[in-house]
Amino acid sequence: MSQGYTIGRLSQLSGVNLETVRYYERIGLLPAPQRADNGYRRYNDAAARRLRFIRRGRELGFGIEAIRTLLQLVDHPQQPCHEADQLTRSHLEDVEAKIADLQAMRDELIRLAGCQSDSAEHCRLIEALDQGPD
Amino acid sequence: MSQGYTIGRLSQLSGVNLETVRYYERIGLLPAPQRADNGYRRYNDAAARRLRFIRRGRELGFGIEAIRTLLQLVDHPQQPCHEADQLTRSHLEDVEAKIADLQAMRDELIRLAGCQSDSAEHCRLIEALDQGPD
DNA sequence: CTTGACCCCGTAGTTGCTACAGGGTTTAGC
DNA sequence: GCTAAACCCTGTAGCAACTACGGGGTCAAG
Repeated sequence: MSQGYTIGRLSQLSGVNLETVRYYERIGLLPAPQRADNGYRRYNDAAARRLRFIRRGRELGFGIEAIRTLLQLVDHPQQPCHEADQLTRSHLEDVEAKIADLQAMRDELIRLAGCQSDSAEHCRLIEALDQGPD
Repeated sequence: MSQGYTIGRLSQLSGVNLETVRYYERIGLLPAPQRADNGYRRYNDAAARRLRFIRRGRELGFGIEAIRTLLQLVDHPQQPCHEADQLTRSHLEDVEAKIADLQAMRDELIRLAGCQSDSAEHCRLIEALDQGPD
């Protein structure tokens, strides 16, 4: 057996689902690796690093296209990071908006939960949906 | 012109996108309405109420299947609302978990935003993704 | 009588995976 | 040497919940 990792091993090392690794390759996020004689993909440490980079970006909620941009910055480390910072700020705004939305949902759900009416007609939730505001 | 609303009017009244109305009909969430002689859909107030119900449910973050269940309770108002309350509580848990996830993202993004390095190599975000934890 | 705004249907695209189906290969144990 | 499990391959279809076509028919105003 030659050097490097199989896709399964890479999946373990990076914490990215094996099918997802192939998916990233298909969409051009992860470069296609070399192949062993039997056709199996052979990855090296650089690939593992890149994949962990992608995973961390996803965990921070960045979209695939944002990560593609960030990877280009990794590949051209001389460029200023203004673009990365723009992505971060704009994503931060999105995240904060989503938090606000969800908090409003949560408050409303708390208000509506715990109903024990024995007829749906007078259920707090059903009433709110049926005759609610707007 | 007979009575009732066209799909476009219903869309305005309910605040639901016109294409989405047809989609709800296709998946059986909104009953198929009567048709006028020209084949156009004709809605009544009951349909408008039902659609607003669906919209409010979606705004609270309920999934389509949950709303399907809630609509059945509307149609059988004698049943106790235990099931609705179960849906509410379980959905509330999901929402709270999502809020927690997003807050963790937000904190991290705030930490990483505002970088003004003139080389991506030393960009706070890029570094965090490249050499971060895990 | 034409122009624009509306309606119809069916299908494909979106995001980011995940899950097959239907194969081939390798490895560990006997 | 053989078999069974565990791995790998490709390509395609499914998920949620829409949204956006494409290619047509209809209707109301000027």
